[in-house]
Formats: sequence, structure tokens, C-alpha cells
Amino acid sequence: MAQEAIGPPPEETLSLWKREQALLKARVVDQDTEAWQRDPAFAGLQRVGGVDVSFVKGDSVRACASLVVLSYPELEVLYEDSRLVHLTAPYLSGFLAFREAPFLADAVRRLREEAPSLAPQVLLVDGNGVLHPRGFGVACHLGVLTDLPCVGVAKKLLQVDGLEKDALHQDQIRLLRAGGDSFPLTGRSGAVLGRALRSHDGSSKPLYISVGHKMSLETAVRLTRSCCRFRVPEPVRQADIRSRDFIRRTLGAPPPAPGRERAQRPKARPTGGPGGPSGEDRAPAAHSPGPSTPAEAPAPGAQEQ
DNA sequence: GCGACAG
DNA sequence: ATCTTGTCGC
Repeated sequence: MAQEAIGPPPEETLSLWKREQALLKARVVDQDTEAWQRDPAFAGLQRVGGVDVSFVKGDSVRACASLVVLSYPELEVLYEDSRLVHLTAPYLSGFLAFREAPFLADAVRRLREEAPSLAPQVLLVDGNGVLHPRGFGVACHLGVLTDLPCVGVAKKLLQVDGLEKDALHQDQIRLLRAGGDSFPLTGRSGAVLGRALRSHDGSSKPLYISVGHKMSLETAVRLTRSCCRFRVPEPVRQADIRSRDFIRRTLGAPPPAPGRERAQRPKARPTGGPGGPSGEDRAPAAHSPGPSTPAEAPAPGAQEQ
């Protein structure tokens, strides 16, 4: 009994969502609020969180929400919480938070009550912050829900407020020569909504950084840059890797076919402990990262994606 | 009708 | 987001 597919939300729901965004938007703080944010070396920053949600191919409901916490500046995984969730909202550009944020905020809440000492001091979010049609992307949304400083890290430019991926934009990208180089994303309204950042020497495709909450744009860019071993900042990258890995080993082959289906073939791999972890929702609300942390090296010619 | 469309 | 292997370069 696969969960029912999520259909397009009623026009009425969209109105409610827009109202909700407008309401929460008033709570966004777009300036640095923490001492470490002012420090040139981010002294005082010890834990950076990353979140992401991965999906099951032919399934519009099941997904894996992950929250990881990395040490700073080492960028080693200190904590991971990946679990299967049942989505209730469809993906709609401009309303991503209503689909993913609730589960991510839940993960933060759990961590805070189960291991407060491992709670992140800032969150890097896969998606936009104020670089959004109504100035309130998922990074802002999650920031307000958790009251944590948040950074919006998008891999694609959302063309809003006159921003375009035109020839001029492409030229500006070509001018980004080294990791750390960036240029402002100024809307026709004159407001700087974010910055395109070359996160790594070996990555020509920029990241689109914007303020989520409790942070200035300059700090958001500098922090993102300092968390990059590869194009995507390590916290988000680890959350992405782990959430999709969770799905891969939990739901190996999505849907066989409509008709019959036979018993599964027990792969030569134990499911885990005595309890029987292959259950529905709950999942290895893992703690320690285990000794299997890649510990890769900053390859000069690494481009990814 | 055309184009845009974070994840 | 997901569908996907090998391949070129250091």
C-alpha cells in the first residue's frame, strides 16, 4: 500500500502558504548576531550543520531527511541523523520549505534534546534564503523555525526580481578566477539578494549564496567558502551523500512493476542490530560518524556535479 | 502561446 | 530531486 501520491495543492493552500511566509519573514534577521561571525578565523565556531532531503525515484511520498553536524574547522562528521519521512506537500518552486523544512526542524529539535552539546551553531541549507520570489526561501524558513543562523546554498540561480542567466551573467561567472571569488546578485529593485560564489579553485560553476537568518551576506559567503573541500560545502555535501545512501540501502530497488512481485532476495548483508531496523519511519537515528570518514584531499582538478 | 521552474 | 559509466587529468 504505497502512500497516495501528493497532488497539486488547492489555490487556497497557496494563499495560506504565502501568508505564512509573509508572517515569518518579519522575523528574519539579516545581520550577524554571533561573536564568531565577526572573527576573521571564525574563532568560537565549532560545529556547523548541514541538511538535505533525498527522494525515492518512483515514489512521491517517501524521502530521507538528513541532518549532519561537522566539526569546525576540521569538517569531520560528529553527528548524523537520517530517517525516512513521509512527505505531505508537493514540490512547488517558491514553496520548497513547506515540503522539507518541517522534517529538518524536527531533526534539529531531536538533537537539541538528545545531545545538546552536539547541536550546530549554524546551518548550511540546500536551497535559497532571501534570494526568493517573496524573499523567504527555505533557508530563512528553517532559520526562523529553529532560531539558528542559516545560510542558503543553491546550485542553480533562481531568476527572481529581474535576475537573469543572460550573457552578462555568464561573463561575470567567467571572471570568477579563484575559489572565494564572487559577485553580487543585484535585483532590479537595487537590493543585493545574494552572491554568486566560486567555492573552489577547480570548480567553474558557482554556488548562489544568500542570507537565511541571523547572518550578514558577507559572513554567509565567507563561511560557505571556508567549508568547501569540493564545490558543495562539506556539511551539505555530507547530508546529501548520507541521505541518498540511506535510501539506496533501505529501498534498494524502488518499484519492480505493477503486477506481481515476489519475496525479496536477502542480500549478503545483515540489516543491523537485534531490534530489526528495517522498519518504516524510524531509522538509524545515528550518532557517532563511525571511523569511516573518507578524509579526502582537496583535489585541484575536482569539479563535481 | 512562451518561458521559467531552489529541491 | 532522479535517470547514469566511463573518462580525462593531476
